[in-house]
Amino acid sequence: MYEKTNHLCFCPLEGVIDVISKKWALLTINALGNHGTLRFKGLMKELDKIAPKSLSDTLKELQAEGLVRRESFAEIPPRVEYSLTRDGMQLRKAIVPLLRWAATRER
Amino acid sequence: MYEKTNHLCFCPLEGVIDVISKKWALLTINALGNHGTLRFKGLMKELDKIAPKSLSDTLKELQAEGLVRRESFAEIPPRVEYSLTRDGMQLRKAIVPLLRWAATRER
DNA sequence: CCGAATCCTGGACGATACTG
DNA sequence: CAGTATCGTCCAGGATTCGG
Repeated sequence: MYEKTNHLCFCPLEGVIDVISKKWALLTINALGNHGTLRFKGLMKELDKIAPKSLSDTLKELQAEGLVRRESFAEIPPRVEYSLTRDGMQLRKAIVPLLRWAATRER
Repeated sequence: MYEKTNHLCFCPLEGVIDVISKKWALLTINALGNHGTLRFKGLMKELDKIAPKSLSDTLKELQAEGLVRRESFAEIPPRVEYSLTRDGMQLRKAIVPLLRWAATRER
């Protein structure tokens, strides 16, 4: 159906689009990629004025997709750390060109 | 605010996110990149079961962003051709790694 | 016949308050 | 500190219909 010369079959994108097209997904991935590990509050700071619920939702979806790992420590006060999985890091690498392109757009 | 070593400041993304996070934007960019020039109906075929309105909206936004060029010919029957601008082509290049990553996800 | 406008609904997103 | 509960808003996106 699709030629396979220089063309990219985007069929597999179907499922992934729904992930990366979420408003905060790429930002979150990038933030975690930059810092390696972040706590909930840390992410709140990085993602300017994101609502707790939005962050919570985003993290849950990214976990479900196997892109983000969550580690919670049974301490007082509680501590939860988020980081990228191997898949997540690959995605992060894949979006670097996109980030660079965006950075040069000046808009 | 952000270190500039290996980190990527995602501030510029703000505006761009709104573009690429539209469900069909990247697919459309990619389809046009693959074919060079496509008509409305051609895009409809490429983008599996997209609603006409969704495509219309997407194309308008991409035009407004200067990523897609629209040429209409005063013929009978009417013909309208869409293609990528130079900016659009650069974006297309920037998302290739993302598409490849998506393609390997098998999900 | 091809391209686009209208109408409507679901879900993403946000604000705030609250709990373990 | 790390979220959840709840409510409300808004718009992307799908089905249908219109215009040239």
